Amino acid sequence: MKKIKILLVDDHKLVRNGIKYTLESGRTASSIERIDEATNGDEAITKCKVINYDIIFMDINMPEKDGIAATREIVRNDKFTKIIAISMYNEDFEIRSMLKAGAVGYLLKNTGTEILDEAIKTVLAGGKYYSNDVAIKLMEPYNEDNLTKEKIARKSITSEHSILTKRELEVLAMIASELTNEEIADRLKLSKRTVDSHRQNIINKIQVKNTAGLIKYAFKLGII
Amino acid sequence: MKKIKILLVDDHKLVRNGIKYTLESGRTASSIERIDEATNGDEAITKCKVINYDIIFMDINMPEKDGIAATREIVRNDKFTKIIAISMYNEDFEIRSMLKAGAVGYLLKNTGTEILDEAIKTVLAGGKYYSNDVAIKLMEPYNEDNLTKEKIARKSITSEHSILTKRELEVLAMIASELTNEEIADRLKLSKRTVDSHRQNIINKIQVKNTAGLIKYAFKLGII
DNA sequence: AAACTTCTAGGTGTTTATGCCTAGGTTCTT
DNA sequence: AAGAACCTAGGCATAAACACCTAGAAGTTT
Repeated sequence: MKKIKILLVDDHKLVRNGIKYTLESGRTASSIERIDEATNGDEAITKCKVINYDIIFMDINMPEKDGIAATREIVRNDKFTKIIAISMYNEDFEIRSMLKAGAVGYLLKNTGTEILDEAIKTVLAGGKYYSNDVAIKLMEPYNEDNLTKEKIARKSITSEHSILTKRELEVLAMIASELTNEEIADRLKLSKRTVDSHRQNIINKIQVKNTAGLIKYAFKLGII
Repeated sequence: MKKIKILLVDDHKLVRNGIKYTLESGRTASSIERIDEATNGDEAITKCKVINYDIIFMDINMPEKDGIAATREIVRNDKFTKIIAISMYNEDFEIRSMLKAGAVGYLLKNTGTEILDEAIKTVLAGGKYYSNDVAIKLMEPYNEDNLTKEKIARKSITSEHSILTKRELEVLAMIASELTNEEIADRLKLSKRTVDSHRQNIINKIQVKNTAGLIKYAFKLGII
């Protein structure tokens, strides 16, 4: 039986150690050939060029290159690597983004030995594995509180590509820095109205109501 | 030589395992009698009533009861327990709040074996231990960008007791839920103007500029 | 009793954000 | 060449937030 190679990607050493410890005390321990580590998406991509990992545990919120972009790139290069996302949060768009990027599993950070073993077994067999809570989230289509017909129409367009563009991310980061649209416009050498538009588009894309929602989203993206 | 008893408090199992793993592979390993775990502040307090821990590694952002409140209570009951805060973030008020609550150390979650050992040694000897980055943050008094004389005067009053009142926390939580002042007023059966006042007072107390700052603070308080 | 804090709420005005719309230019893909 | 996505930016209107102020009622502390 072939032994598996694992890569842990997370910017927090304690979390990497946590996964390592959890793996080493599990049933799968004896079938592990090696466990490597990377602290961000870029590093993960580089390591993947050298070694073909069987399983990658990938954090989503990281500096340099986030888990979503890294996953997309790694999967493009090697179809056989199974990537399992690991996140603090249990949020629709994070989950969907990671799965869309090519992840085959999604675990929350409060995971124990049994779950990890189970997840590994499942994805190696070609299946997909989600935490209980995550699975529930995926069941819900999405909340359609008080949407007018027009809004639903627009939503179906925008929610297709719910990931923000570079410019939008840039603006969002500056909003998170407590800058006003006008101040952002100054720094980016744009019209205030353009920043207005970006802000509005972000709000529509990620389906939040106001600045509060924007900042919470920014947190979940890890850009704060 | 007396062996030490350690309690790990964090809502994420992977993080607890991470600390455990890091401890067990360090120099201090042989002098550890036991390592217990708790998933939130309340549980930590309960466990402290049964066993007198020498060192507690305490996460700050947790459900049920956060690390700050838990630290305050534990230190009140047992002056000899050394509490080391562990956080994802490196933020002024979190750090100051924890130290004020009685913590004697502050580490970031990207900590390795050597640092952990060093921190344990230091606090057991009666000292205080901070991560490098944290120490730097503590050096900076606080940024006095563009404060008028009046603002400085007001600041010296408010920053004394920079912890929010119950009502203010309640309002802040609702702001974080993307409610407007008017909606909050409705739910709390108050005038919109009262909520206006609360919001303004919070902004002044915690020295932020707008909603973005409020939400970031709410995150750091762990009420999101 | 005096001082202080918190919660309440209003006056008044300015600044910012939000909503919905159109639209031209660019760049990349099909 | 056509289409799609993105970036740009403006019109127009309303809603919301922000700033600075006063002030009374209720409760707590000194």
